[in-house]
Amino acid sequence: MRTYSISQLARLFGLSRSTLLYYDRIGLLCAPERTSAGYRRYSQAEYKKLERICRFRGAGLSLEDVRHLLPSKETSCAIIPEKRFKALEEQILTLRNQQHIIIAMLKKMKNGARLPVLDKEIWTDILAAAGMDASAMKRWHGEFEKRASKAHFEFLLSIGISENEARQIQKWARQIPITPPKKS
Amino acid sequence: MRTYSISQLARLFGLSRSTLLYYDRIGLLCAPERTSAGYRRYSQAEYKKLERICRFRGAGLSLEDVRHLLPSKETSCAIIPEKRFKALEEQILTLRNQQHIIIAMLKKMKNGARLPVLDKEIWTDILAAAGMDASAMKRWHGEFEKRASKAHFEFLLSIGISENEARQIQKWARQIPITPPKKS
DNA sequence: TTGCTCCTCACGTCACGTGAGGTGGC
DNA sequence: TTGCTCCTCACGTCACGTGAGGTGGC
Repeated sequence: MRTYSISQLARLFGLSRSTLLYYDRIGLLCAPERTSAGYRRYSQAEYKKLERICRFRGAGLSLEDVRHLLPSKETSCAIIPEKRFKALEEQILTLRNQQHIIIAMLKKMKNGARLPVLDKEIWTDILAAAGMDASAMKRWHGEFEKRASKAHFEFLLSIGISENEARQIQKWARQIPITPPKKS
Repeated sequence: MRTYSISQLARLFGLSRSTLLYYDRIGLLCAPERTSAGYRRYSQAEYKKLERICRFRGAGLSLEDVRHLLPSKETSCAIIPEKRFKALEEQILTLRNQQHIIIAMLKKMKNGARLPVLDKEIWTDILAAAGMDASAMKRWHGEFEKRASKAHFEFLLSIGISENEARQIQKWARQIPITPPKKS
């Protein structure tokens, strides 16, 4: 069976040595044995475990969450990832909002070094250029709202529409009649 | 001239008292005078300054960045907000990626508690239901790429397309002929 | 006297990063 | 002997939050 030194294992996963030292210290991933000189030796089991840890970390889960998820068979315990998913929704909205605050700031600083940003006008231009007319756009809002309401809301914010206005649009979109099945 | 105690000022801006204590300690926003009992007294000048601090913080700028921006006339120094803007781009992509990792995780945990997420299929369904056919969608990609390439890329990632595939689509979209001006 | 606000330390947070000072292995 | 890797503390980070222990003002 292959074994690994701490730096070898770190390199394999693109981590730093101090990360693994830290994981050892907090008891998340301990070296099962030491050489006579006290060097950590990791085995295949730790390799596999670290693989899972990295997957969870890649999803942005905290080490505490990872600790709870590790012993699970990965079939249950959907609640932690789901919570994280919702937290991600909110974080993304926050960051988007920050972007729009910056855009407003830069606009006032008149040297309008145009940031490459998608706004309402550009978006409707794009749809129009692709051949959508006003009624098609209306249907588009209606369908978007019906099939993915949250994503619709998020999209509206992302093109610089305020939360209030976005909620208005959603309300309006919910009253748009459903597209009749295609005549074929 | 109106003055404020530390808690009054904090409440006005939705901050905590300890935040203002901290700003005082690091020299970002100091109380210009104290009462005989040593209580901090803030004046209008600090109110105005805190207003700006909150605006910058609302854009997610670090206190170090805020410190540099404060003395500026707000007309120059666009570089710090621009850097922040780009950092926000990247952060949003990272978080989106984390969302898709979670979606993949939950799918494997077969109890597919459907997350409300916009993916490729739903998106094309929406466009189709709004009346777009394949050639209109092609034009849409072409226009999106031409007018807001970065946003196009980000959008593709947001509906679960991999970075590589997204870049392929962008390449392809760049070869789509420009929509002729509307016949009117 | 009783609450309320204020004060100043000092320590905790999260996931590591960065030395300092020292040892093992080829 | 020379580099390289490894070891164990201990302290720093960022923007506060949370007590503890004490004082001022109505």
